Amino acid sequence: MAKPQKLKARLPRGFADRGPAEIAATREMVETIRKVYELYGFEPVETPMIEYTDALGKFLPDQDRPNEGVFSFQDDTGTSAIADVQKDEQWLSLRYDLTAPLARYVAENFQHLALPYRSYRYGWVFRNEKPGPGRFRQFMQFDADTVGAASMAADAEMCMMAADTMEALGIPRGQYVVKVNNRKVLDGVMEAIGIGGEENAGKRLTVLRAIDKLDRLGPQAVKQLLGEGRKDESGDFTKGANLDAKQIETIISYLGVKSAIGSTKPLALQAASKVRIAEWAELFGKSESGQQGVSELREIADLVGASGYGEDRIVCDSSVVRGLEYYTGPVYEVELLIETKDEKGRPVRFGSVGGGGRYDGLVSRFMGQPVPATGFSIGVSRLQAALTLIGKLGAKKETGPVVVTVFDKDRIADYQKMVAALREANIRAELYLGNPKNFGNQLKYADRRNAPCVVIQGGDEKAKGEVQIKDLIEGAKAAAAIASNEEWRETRPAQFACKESELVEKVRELLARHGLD
RNA sequence: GCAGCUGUAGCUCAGCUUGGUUAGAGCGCCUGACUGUGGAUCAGGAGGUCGUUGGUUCGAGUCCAACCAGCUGUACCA
Repeated sequence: MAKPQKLKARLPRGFADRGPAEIAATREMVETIRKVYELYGFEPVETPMIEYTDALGKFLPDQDRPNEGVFSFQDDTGTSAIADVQKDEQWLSLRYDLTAPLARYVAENFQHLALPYRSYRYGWVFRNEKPGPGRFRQFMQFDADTVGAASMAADAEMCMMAADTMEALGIPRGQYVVKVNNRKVLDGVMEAIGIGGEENAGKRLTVLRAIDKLDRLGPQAVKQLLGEGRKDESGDFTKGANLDAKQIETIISYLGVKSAIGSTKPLALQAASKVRIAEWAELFGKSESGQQGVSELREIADLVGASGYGEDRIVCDSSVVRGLEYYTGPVYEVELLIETKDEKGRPVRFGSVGGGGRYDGLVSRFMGQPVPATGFSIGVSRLQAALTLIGKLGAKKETGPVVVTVFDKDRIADYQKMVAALREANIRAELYLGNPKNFGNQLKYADRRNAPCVVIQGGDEKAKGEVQIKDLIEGAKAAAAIASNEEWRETRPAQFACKESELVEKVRELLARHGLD
């Protein structure tokens, strides 16, 4: 006999279902972050999850791989009002960050916005790439951006707000750090070693990628990547930038003491600007962007310093690179310093949970006039995973509703009335809607729902005008001391009777006793 | 993309080295002891194309190959 082909229920990889605990945790985090951003004066704005592909940046889908990195599809709804060539064919994409859509929004509504335009938004973004631990194809970001302000004060604010947000989320000072760098400084270094100019663009990318790996792989690996290349433990070979020894030496020296002596303690932003400016200035020589980058860094250092944000919160880290695409000035990254182990005992490094920077070119792509902008983004999903793992989130199970049990099938209306009375008093409550044949099952159900108590009214209680209230929280405690079923049934722990008219009041008292009101 | 590891019950896994009646365990689930009371205990029960296809063999969960899927690392990452 042919077996019916059952459809296999399965979640697409890189996506996650989320239960009540995770949803509650996200809601709590979002609310915390929102309050900090509001405090800094940002206002909310929301854009859709789908944009025209060309508005999102460099990822124009090509014929072979229209979905490389980004989920894309062609619009087939038709727009007959427009010319035929524009109809049916336009590429749409799910957004892969919140910055590009904001740039589109600002450009489209430029006249109506008060500049500098300061806004925040959060939502799901999508990346069509291989997922990994803590890396999903759908995840949540929470962004804040200031558009139309060239001042370094706007960048300094982003850094301070990042620090404030971490602390508001319960991460103690010292367990996170905001790391600042400047793309112009990186450009300056590369100019200094003679790989400026259009013809070296590819090489510069390789160099930036190598620098970006300093944290994860260490200075030795970075040296290899700047030179001929590196073979990792799996035997895979990564091609290097093929710089000569002197060029490599210059970059390593730029990366600073921490990599040269193997220390991981970053320099304080203040110290970096004061102590090393001479060194850097020499290094960059005539490189204008390098000098400008240093001066911008110093400006940010002065601003955050004046507001009392010391090196325990914001530091300079010459290895911070961020995205390769659109950043033009200061870049920042928030790193969790908390060390912990996963369930298999392996050490886990959370790394970056947020970042951002100045993207002076992104809005002006649409405009034909320069529009400076800077922004900061928190990886909510990633940060939530980290906070959950270190036990700062989602530890407690959500309390369920009060369950009113069905003793006599004929009297469901009576029970429903009790439920309504509880709800009237703003107490979460529900009628047992399953098969009431087996009374034990009703209690099992209430137990699994994590209900604080159940309400019971059988014939005996009904005759006396009473109801039984069974405290499941107290009962669970009592159960530990009881060995046999007989004893359990005789003592009936944590259960009491009350007048039917007192039901709401007694339940309210019970909830208050457990701190659930 | 590259490399390594892993696919056996709803879940976690044993069995594979050395091929041989009917493929096991724990947990979970269902039923009963207990027709008015959950989490304890005991007894019983259901649940498997052993990832797929092909090959070797008298005989394959076990050996071989290809493919598929998953995990881990690495590359890319706006």
